[in-house]
Amino acid sequence: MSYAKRNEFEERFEKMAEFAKCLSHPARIAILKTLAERNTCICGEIVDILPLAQSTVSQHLKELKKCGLIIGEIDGPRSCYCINVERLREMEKLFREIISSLDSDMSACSCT
Amino acid sequence: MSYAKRNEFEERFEKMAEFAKCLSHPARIAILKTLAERNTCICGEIVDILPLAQSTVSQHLKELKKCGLIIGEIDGPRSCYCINVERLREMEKLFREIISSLDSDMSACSCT
DNA sequence: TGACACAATCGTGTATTTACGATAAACGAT
DNA sequence: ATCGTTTATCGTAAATACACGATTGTGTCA
Repeated sequence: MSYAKRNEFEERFEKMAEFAKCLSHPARIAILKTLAERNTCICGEIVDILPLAQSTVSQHLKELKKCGLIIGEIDGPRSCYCINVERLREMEKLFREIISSLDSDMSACSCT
Repeated sequence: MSYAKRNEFEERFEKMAEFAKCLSHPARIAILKTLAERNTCICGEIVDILPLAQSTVSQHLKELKKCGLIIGEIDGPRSCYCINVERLREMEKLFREIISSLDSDMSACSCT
């Protein structure tokens, strides 16, 4: 964004928003699911499974890697990906914390 | 998108991605937090709190409303928003389910 | 070394998102 | 009826996101 005002939110919110953005495309969730199912960390197989071109899948993998949810290893001519468990748990924790803090803040809402 | 291939993902993933997209901006998380804190469902106050223009906040509110996480009531000249608790719980449940299904699928990853 | 397979990156086009100011609409109060 | 307040919407500009094909790079194997 070219606008000035951003980056002025609570850090936790920024962080959560980043994770959320990473999950904001079904292909990326499908990739995570696939990686979780096969503890063998496949890669090109993902292209076969998803209804997307190879280059597009590669882009999604890159984003998942950028936000740390997956790890990529180069194994010969092929790339091997797997889930970054610690990072996943971090995300899980952050989501749980923030959502449950919403819950505990809420009492009866006067609108409904 | 003008491309054909989308909408071919598991429905749960589509749904989760939608929620995630909704949370993919810190301003929207901040709005949810604010609404949760004040069970009085303010509105213009949000504009004062967030470092964003009124029209921008209105846009974010619209998106939150679109995905069902908040409810808006018109109260005279001002609008009154509050969290849609059921929907929030629905999201919470979906996230928990999908993430924990990742957890249970995973065993030791051969990459790490 | 050359050919093949796989995956990353480049280039490109289009849609969406994010932001803002300006304007319009809705209502209460004077 | 008019004015002021509040909020939604419009118009616009710039940045991102998403998709693809084409190309490049890397490594294996013949």
